Amino acid sequence: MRKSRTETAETRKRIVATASRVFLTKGLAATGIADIMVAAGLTQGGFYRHFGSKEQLVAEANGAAFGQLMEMFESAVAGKAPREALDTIVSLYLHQLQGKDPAHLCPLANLGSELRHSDEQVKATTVDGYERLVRLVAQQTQQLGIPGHADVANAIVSTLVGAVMLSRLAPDRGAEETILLNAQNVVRVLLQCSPQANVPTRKRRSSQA
Amino acid sequence: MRKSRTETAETRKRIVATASRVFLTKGLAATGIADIMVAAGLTQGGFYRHFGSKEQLVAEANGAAFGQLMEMFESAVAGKAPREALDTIVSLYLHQLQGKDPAHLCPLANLGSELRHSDEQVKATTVDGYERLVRLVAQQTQQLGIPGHADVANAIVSTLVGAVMLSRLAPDRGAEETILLNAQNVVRVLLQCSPQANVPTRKRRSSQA
DNA sequence: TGTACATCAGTGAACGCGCGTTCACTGATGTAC
DNA sequence: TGTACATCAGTGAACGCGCGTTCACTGATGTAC
Repeated sequence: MRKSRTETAETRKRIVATASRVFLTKGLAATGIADIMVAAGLTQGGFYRHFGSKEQLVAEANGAAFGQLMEMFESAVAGKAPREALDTIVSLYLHQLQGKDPAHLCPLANLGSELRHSDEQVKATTVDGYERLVRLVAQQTQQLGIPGHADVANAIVSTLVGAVMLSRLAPDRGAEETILLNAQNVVRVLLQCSPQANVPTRKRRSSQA
Repeated sequence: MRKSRTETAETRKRIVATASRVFLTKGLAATGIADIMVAAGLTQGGFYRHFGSKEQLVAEANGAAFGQLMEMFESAVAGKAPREALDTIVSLYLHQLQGKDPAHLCPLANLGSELRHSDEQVKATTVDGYERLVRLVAQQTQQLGIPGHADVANAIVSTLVGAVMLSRLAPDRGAEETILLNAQNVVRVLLQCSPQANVPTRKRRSSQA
């Protein structure tokens, strides 16, 4: 039953992609190796031909999820003016659920607290994904000439992630929409009143590592 | 070895309080019944004299955590002018980690994605806690005469929760501080430029249930 | 108030299930000559 | 190019550990008379 090199590589990719979707919707702890392998059309035993452990798959799936998300953002934003680009990112991020495709769910908002208790490898991919997201937003705020653009981008991401996470906990569609709409307004206000006047309390730090 | 009624009640409270702390720091799935009972100075077997299941304890511990958090906020805010009260809430919420006491950690920011996959009972306490938090903030924004005060409060909470959750994932202290400081600035901007002018896209909804 | 009995909080051990991981096996692919 | 052998992706079953839950037991508390 040995498979060709290209088939093997495709199988591996399929497992990662499947895992990414299942993890994002069901959570890390609640998803077993068997769940993923069956969903990928394989049996449990084959797993360890491709990965050394569940944690390794979590790390790769997490990286893949961020990759897909960023790819979607970057292609949606391509060629747009910064203000329009920002609006697009915000809107796409906030409505990641509506488009029922789990491929566009953000690990930060959907797995945040679980990622915190994972191993170093997983945390590293999470930090990397987070920084990529902040950087993408910062590109737009910079082009808009917003003072302290990196900090504004950092703040926007916090608001987006928090809003999506909370909207997932909302008891009904109305509460969900309220949270998302209000987050959108926060970004709007943040861009209108650029925060040059609110640096008084302490020295600021750049959000770039 | 039977204990008196008052002792029994105290034991139960102690288990809930202990569970609340351990859950908030280690996460739900990673915390076993035995961990909690030992930390409370008891043995595993006694658990089911007090609770019907782990999920029931999670629900009660979650409710207790919100209770402690709100109590702290309310006593810290007592008698303060709304603006100062808001600053206090924001600052206390954002620095819940620094004061190393797990009693003041917010379940939303620390367990968000795990709570989502819990049973109805747990989700109910979560929604209740969330709404209490929004209401507390809304009391201040209302007294400040901010137009759309409920929506502003809703937005503030999203930002606070997102920032704390992300700061927990931050790779170093600098990144952590950046996230928290920027969130604080968001609130400042939100209050300065009250968002009366940004209702254009769609009809708004109240965040109150 | 005192006595006899029922109750039940807490103990320590065991049960049983799920899940990550391992393993012997199969047969198609890859490779050496 | 063809042949013989090694490799290894995938299977299906089993292992073993952890954890939620159950249970027999103990002895102090609560209660009935």
